Amino acid sequence: MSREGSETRRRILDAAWELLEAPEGGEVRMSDIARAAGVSRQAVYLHFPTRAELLVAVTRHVDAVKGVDARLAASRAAGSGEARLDAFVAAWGGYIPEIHGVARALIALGRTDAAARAAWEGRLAAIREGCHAAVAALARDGRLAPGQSVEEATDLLSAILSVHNWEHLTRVCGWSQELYLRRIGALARQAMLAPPPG
Amino acid sequence: MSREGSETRRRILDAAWELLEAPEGGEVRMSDIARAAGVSRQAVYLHFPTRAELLVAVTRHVDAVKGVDARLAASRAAGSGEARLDAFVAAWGGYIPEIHGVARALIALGRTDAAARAAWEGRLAAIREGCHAAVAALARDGRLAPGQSVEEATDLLSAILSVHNWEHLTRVCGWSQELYLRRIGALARQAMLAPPPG
DNA sequence: CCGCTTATTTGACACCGTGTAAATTGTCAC
DNA sequence: GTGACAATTTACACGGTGTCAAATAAGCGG
Repeated sequence: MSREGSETRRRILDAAWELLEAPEGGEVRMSDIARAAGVSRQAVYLHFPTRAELLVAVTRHVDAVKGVDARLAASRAAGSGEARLDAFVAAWGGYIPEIHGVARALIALGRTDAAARAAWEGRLAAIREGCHAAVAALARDGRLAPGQSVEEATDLLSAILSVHNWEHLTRVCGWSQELYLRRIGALARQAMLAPPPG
Repeated sequence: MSREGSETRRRILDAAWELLEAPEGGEVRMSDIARAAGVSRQAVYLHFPTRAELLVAVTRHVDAVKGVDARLAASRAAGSGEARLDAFVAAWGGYIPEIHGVARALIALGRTDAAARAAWEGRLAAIREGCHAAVAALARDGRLAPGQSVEEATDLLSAILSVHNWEHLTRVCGWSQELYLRRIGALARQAMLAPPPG
């Protein structure tokens, strides 16, 4: 698999990324990626044994370049649970459009490939953990909407913030990113937040 | 394509249905369907020229057997917009688990096949129309939550009621169908319903 | 310049799933 | 029987993934 920091390897990752994130990135073949990277198809297999491992590497590459960790961690700095909720929704909701193409491909491949499925589930777990942190902070503040456990609220919030919902609202319904953030932020507050005491 | 009411045709449809709705119905091939129907692979192609047309026929078959139209239309009988909303959420939310496997396959195929995509979009349009009817009734009653147009509310409700959210909450998070209906019903009310006047 | 190593290319091929085609058997109606 | 039809068997074309082996560059120490 050659060494980690190979120039060709990086070119392949960037080419795959660009193709997947392109407007019509529905059917990206290994040969497409090779051609876009200016490399032979076999060179791709030289660096990534399977299509699944390539896609997983692309998501890691994108995360590293975009700095997801730092952006999502920022929501942890907020003081109140309410502020945490808003910050996390804004951070993740704002991140989705930047990784949508790659995420889409990974989800699709996950239906048949175990490695891709595991990679996407890891992603989901990270999101869920962010949701959990916000919900737990709300509960600590006594501001979690009644009638639901912390677990249930976490599940529901992670569903609200799913990539599929973003895709449906912005792609199918034609919402702008700004409208999406506003309405989903409001929905999350309605579902999670109890009215202020007193 | 043989005549409509052929016995073999029905057997193929039932076999495909059963396979798609099975717990591990992720990878259903034409040969699987043929074997399950007790028929040669070519006999399947004799009745359904492509995999996409077979899947589309299966969804129609399921709809006919389950009587989806009647069940969704029942929500129209409700008097108030509020009752309409509850009835529609219960009707569609209760229908999802019965068609989940077929819907899943149709969505997946739609990523590459135009016919399958069109069929699923038709389905989406029907759901959206049900959402629109409920939201319009709410607006007529002056009970639509402020700060959103009828169109936006319809979009949001159709997103909340998406198959993906059902799949995430019940399959990934392990919610029971009963819990799903209760929490999603509550979420829909929070998002759509203004507090009663006076 | 030689020989060694490593990255890449080229071309061929196996596998699998979809879809097509042709020849064959069985079964009814008339 | 003859004709029409349903279904079977066998074979093959195509596209996409993944494998393999041999040929070609490019780097570097001697």
